[in-house]
Amino acid sequence: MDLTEGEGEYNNYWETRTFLEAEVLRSWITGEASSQCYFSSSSIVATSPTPPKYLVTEKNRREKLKEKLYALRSVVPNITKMDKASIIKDAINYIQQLQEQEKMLQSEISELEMSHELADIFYDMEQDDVLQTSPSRPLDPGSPFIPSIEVLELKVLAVGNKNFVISFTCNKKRDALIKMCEVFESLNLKIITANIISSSESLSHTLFIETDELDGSRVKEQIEAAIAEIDAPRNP
Amino acid sequence: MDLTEGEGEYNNYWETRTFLEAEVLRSWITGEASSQCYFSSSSIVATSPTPPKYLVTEKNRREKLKEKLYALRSVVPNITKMDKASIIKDAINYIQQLQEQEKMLQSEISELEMSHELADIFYDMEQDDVLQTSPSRPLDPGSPFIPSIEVLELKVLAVGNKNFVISFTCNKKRDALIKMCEVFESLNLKIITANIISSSESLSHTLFIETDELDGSRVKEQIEAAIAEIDAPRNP
DNA sequence: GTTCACACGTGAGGC
DNA sequence: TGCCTCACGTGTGAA
Repeated sequence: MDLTEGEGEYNNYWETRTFLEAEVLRSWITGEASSQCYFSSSSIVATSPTPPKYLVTEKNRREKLKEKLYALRSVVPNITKMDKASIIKDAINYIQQLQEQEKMLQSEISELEMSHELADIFYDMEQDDVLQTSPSRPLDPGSPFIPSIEVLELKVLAVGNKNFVISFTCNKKRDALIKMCEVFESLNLKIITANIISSSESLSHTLFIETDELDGSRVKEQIEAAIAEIDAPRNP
Repeated sequence: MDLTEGEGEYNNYWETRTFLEAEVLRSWITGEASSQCYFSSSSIVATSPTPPKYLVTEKNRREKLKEKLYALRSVVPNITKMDKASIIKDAINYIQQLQEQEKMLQSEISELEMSHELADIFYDMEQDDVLQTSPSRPLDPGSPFIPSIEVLELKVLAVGNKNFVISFTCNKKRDALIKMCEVFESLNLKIITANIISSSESLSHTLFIETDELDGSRVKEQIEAAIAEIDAPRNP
């Protein structure tokens, strides 16, 4: 985009700028400065300080469109070039990216609330003694969804020789903690506290566990090995 | 936007259109047709069929930008006017709308997966005898979230005189089924089967229940009255 | 006849 | 130098 916009240059060439609400048509080219031929209604050689209306209108229209383009650029992040065409191109890419992301988020939401509802059903059916589970229930509690659990970070910190602080981050949420509990069950551990921080993309778990064994370093290795196997496909 | 683009009119005025890859600069204005003065390098009165390069370049640039605008318009739904400025304005509004929607979806997802994880924790802690709940757990299972449940559609169909098919649609998901189970508990009903269909905006529930009472029509009225009270604010 | 939106030709300035 | 982008003035057709 032109930075000077060619406005400031002709600013000295005219005298009266008090028409309209100012800011409009700051550049009125005199007859000597322009090589184009302009026919004024009053004189042939135009040195009149009042430009015709259509020039004002056209300039307003151009300014309006330019302002709209700036506004478009302001709502689009990651703009590479200030080009008019580049602004529109980046806006198109950004819109398509937003649309895809919205579609992904919607599918994720539907999946989440579906599994959520299923969990509610099972929980209610098992908790409430008035309700009873039906033998003809067409749902399989074992594997309604097969999510891909991916452990991104893992830290196992020994506190003393009986307690451990385990912090790890995973991208998918369902069954991740169940797997963890299976690990702790197999290692004969007890959960003291469990904390979860949910960010947009991942879940950060922090667990404080206790063991009966005395050899702390061996338990730590066992925990790391067991959690590292969460990424592997399930074997029911 | 101009529909004719002023291209087809001057098509008959020139002879050679075999430069570049065609499609470019179909309108070359001859000296008689245009009122503007054009100085060619060869002659004063320009009837030469070959326009200078900068004209071709400028026209290509304008066409490129116009094409970009069309592309922008194509990815934006609900375009009201074909104006250049209106296209950009609608694009800006659409982008802002998408951004807000994405933020809402993300917060909804985080809330969903947070409550999901909490449910998993409680479920696991209660189920697994190896793990034990901690007395210092800082979480309140009673009311972690207060969603607004809204029942959109409700149908209660009597099948025989002991069974009923209940189908209803609600917008928010958490605790909706729990409320339903409370209703069934208060009415001394049994869930035979439960089915949920999750769409983007709502959840459609279909339940098959059984009652011990003999007066079917009275039970139907009780069910309808109880479900209709789900919309009311909770009274714990 | 007036307004509006557009495409065009053209000169200026930046790389 | 040439190429690219821009703003400007102007003519034109449609509402």
